[in-house]
Amino acid sequence: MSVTIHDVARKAHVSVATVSRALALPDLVADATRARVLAAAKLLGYQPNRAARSLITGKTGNLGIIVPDLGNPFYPNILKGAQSCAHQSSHSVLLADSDEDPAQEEALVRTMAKQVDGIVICAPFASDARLLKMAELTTLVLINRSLPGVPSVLMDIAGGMTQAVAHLVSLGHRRCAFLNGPNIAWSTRERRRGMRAAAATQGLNFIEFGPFEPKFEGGLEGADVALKQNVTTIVAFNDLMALGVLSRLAACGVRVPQDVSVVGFDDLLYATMCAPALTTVAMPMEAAGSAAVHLLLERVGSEQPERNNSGNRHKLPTKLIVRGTTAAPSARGTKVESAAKRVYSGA
Amino acid sequence: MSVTIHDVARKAHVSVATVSRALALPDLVADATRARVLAAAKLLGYQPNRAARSLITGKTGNLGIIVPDLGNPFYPNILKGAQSCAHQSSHSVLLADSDEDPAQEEALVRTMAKQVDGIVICAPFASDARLLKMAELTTLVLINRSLPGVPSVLMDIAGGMTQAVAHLVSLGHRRCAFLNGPNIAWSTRERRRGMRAAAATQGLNFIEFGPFEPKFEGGLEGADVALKQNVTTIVAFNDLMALGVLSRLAACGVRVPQDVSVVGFDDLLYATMCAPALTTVAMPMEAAGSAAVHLLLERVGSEQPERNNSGNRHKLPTKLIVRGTTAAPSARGTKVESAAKRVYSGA
DNA sequence: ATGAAAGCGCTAACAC
DNA sequence: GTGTTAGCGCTTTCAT
Repeated sequence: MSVTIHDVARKAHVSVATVSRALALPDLVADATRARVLAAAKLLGYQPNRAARSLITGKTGNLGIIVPDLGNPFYPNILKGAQSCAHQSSHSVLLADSDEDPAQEEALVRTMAKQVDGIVICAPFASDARLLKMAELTTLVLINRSLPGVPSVLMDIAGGMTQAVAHLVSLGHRRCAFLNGPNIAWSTRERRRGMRAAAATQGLNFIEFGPFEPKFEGGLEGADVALKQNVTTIVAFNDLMALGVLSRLAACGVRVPQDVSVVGFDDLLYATMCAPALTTVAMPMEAAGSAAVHLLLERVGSEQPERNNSGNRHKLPTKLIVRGTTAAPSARGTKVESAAKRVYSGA
Repeated sequence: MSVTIHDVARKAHVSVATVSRALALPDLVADATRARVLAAAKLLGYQPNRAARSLITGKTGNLGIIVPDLGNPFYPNILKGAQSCAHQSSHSVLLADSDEDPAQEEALVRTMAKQVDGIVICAPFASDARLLKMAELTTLVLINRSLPGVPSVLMDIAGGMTQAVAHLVSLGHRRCAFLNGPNIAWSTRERRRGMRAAAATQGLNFIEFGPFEPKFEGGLEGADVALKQNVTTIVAFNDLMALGVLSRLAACGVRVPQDVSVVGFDDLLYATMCAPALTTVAMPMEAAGSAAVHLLLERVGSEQPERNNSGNRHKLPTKLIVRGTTAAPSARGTKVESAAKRVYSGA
């Protein structure tokens, strides 16, 4: 069908072994020979058959990446980073979507395991135990999930939270609502912990609400609940939720940032596109994808099943991006109070 | 390393050939034997090595999909549809990002060609000639690009435009600005054609502007230009651009939809999340991804290089989603005029 | 209905 | 420095 190593060998008047070497270990063949082989290969447009190579080396040159939901705008940039990094190391990436289903996640790992050298799972939904089981099937790297024994790429959420709280406190906010994400999620626990620590350290008074769905709709709900408490600022679990908060606030006649400040997490593309633009803690998504692939490649390359733990956990820095949804609180909370009353008078 | 067909054969007391048959062509083996083989396979957790199979069958069970930019919110849902459809036919999908570079696109096809059964390219940037050349390397299916001889999945843009124009006309709009996307893009030509036809048919007076970058920034620019012309409505190339228009309009004190109506294209997630929510022509992105994979699998399955042309072009329906950015124009364009003057008085 | 055996294209010992 | 050769795990004739 296609041009094989034999064709190249014949054309270059050498054996197939020499062709193979000239391509893979150039130092082992004489310069003249190598030149001849390379010329022949290029002339014929030879591309090694990866299946054949894989059969013998045991490596596929493929990496798997599993995301919970391709429709969630949080993941594409992770994919972008992962894809780009993999490509640089001439690896291909197999994409799969688990539909936020732990069982599906495991099934995907099981299927993929045979055809990849390793798998990156983004924000896995599976339990620790299941994840550990999957880790036996192939080399695993996690993004946004910490699990002893499995290397992972995390983002410095606590650090981001500290920056956000510092920003709000410096603006003069004292009463803050914090909207939680789903209880099962690692990132919810992480944010909560960060919030508690930062608030305690910096003397911010805050009330927790939730869990809410980490989506626009969750923000709608969250805003309703928070409005009742007459807070001057709302910190949302993520940007999607913050966008929902913004929308509900606008609908209730609460002005942002004059009446209430809003802070999100992630720094999605949309954060810059709404009016006012969202103040948010930027997550290094592309970097995370890239770091995860790096980690994977590193482990795959050097056959070391158990490495020292220090290299197992990458924590990437986050950064507060101040935009238009945060400002000093107005002297008194009257506006918010009346708006909240208005909303709930009928309910 | 792993469990092979030999292990299963030994366990089931049959030859490897029988195992192979029991799994692939169940009718060719006796019921009892098949049962024994299946049991052994399951017991050992046997998973056929796809590389080995691929080597002999010539099929990889992989599909490639190339998008111009993973960071663009238009593509993830196409990926979702493609991935899900491929998965249903037990194919894997190899993802690549061309960075909107025609050369990269071609390079990716060349690299992928060997390890996939076919490739879907979304909104390709390469020229017709180059695309045709790529089509010789592997089975190709295009999304959002029409090219004689290469099967493609398109969206009914003209139909969507007709709906949008009908909506605007019925609202009473007579002066419309239409913001074009990049001139090279197939979808720009398609929209322009649709707009001209719909406007002519329905008697809408419109002015074309652009090309603009099909992003938020392009919308910022576009709004500036359109405002000068004192139109009552703006139709943007896509949602990203429409969001930019919205933002600039808000910044200029032009109220939407009271002063100016805005219509986008795509129906991105964000279209529902801005305030007011965007009226837009929804593109069936997930369906397109799925349709493209279907087409690919169909062609790959039945080795027919040249099929009758009728099956080569799928046009998917689009639908206008009316939300908050469109309304009847105010009696007089005064407001817009003064706002536009304000903006440009200094420039 | 089942088994034996010949490769698919490539790499990795092992010879020379 | 280069060639020969034995498989990698699987499917598929060809016998039986």
